[in-house]
Amino acid sequence: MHNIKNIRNNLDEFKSKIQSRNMDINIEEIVSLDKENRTLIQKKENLEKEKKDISKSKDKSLFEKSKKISIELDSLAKEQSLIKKKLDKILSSIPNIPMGDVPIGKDETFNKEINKFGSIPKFDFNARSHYEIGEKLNMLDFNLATKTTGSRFVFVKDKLAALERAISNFMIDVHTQTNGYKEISPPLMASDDSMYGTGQLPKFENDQFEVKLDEKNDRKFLIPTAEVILTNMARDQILNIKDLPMRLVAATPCFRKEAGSYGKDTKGMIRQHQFYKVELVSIVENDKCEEELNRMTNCATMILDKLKLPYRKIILSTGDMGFSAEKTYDIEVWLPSEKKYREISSCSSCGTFQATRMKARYKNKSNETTFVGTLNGSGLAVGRTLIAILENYQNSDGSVSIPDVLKPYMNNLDKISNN
RNA sequence: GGAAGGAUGGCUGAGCGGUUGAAAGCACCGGUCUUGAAAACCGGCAAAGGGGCAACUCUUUCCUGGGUUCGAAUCCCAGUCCUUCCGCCA
Repeated sequence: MHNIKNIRNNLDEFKSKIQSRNMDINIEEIVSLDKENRTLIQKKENLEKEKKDISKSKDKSLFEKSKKISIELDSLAKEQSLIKKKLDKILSSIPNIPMGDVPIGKDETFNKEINKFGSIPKFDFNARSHYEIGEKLNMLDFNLATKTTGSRFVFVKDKLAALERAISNFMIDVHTQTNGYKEISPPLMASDDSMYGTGQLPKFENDQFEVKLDEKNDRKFLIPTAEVILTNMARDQILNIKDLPMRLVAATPCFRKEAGSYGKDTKGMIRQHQFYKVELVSIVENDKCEEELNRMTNCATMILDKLKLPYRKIILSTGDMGFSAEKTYDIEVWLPSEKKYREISSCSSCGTFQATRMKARYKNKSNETTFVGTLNGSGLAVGRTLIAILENYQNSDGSVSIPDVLKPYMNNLDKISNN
């Protein structure tokens, strides 16, 4: 959510920054709504003052007048709130302003690679895809999921299910024991307000799974990422500066409709309606976002380093960033079957954008109440990590070796094979 | 699902029709004292919004939404959430 005052003072700059995000805004409408709103507020406040004075005076001769003012005030207040709602609706649909060093471009082709790490494995046989490997092992079953549930779901079975769990536990342990995150096991559903706070609503309602709790209008949403629920822990709060930074980690299932991605990644478990993800969230002093983003990105890549998986780090362009982000680094892991890098983590700073929406504040060094900075990143997507391990650690006989750091989590098993 | 109680500032907690934006304590910030710290003492300290270059000033807000009244944190109605007891249950 943008502060209308800031927009007012930097009209042209605001407009061009938003345009760089593939969005054309009607700045004139915003300006005129804002002006109208303020005029009405002034009128309203004058009447309120008059009314207040009368009631303070306790002068009975003025009581009739006060009644009349109430009536006038009533319609004025309705008019003003209507205008304000209209303005808020527009403002809440405008994405965050990118930071200065974010590459400008309309889509992902403008993303910039920053660097590559790890060595790409060389196979003396044709590298199989994760779903070929998994199905051959009888440990990934897409057909069964189609039967019980539908497309874009999967059964993970046997040793692969254990591996999935091991990955999750390993990541959580690294983040809690060496990276200073506090583990949270949160609700997997979020309220309207929470979804609005992190930016999923109102604009992206179609991507969310809605859950009806009763016949009335009480609804919840399955979380598309733990970011929603972890970040909203700070909603409607004024935090003490001593409590910052707040670093949280959770391993949760995530649910996404993936509307608009028909035909994309239909094979395999790259893109599912449900997947596990280990999520990192930081709530920080708002001038420490950039520093924290770098730290968080390193926490994510640390996992890939430990798993010895090859990856690269890229910075997303203005056109490819998420709605709430001001700067995003994606971490992409190498997939031998596709011979390319695929996203396995996305770390974003949202600045004060989400905090403004959810009124998450703290008292800064000068004792002023101000919005916190919020950041979120995957550390990492568990399903895709599983994929990366299957493909990068595959052997010619169809078995899959287990990365050293995961062996303690797998009863010291060396590799997963058919027998 | 039945029965009762509750929701007030960052926190605890008074107020229960009229300068109450709200006592008190804690926390926090500034100062005195101290070699330094603590303690003690003094002072400050809600948020959002409007107007003003500024000093400053005005409005709104005591869970939410209605209502009564010249005037509501305080009275009435509806809703949400929480706590305790009973029932049911992973």
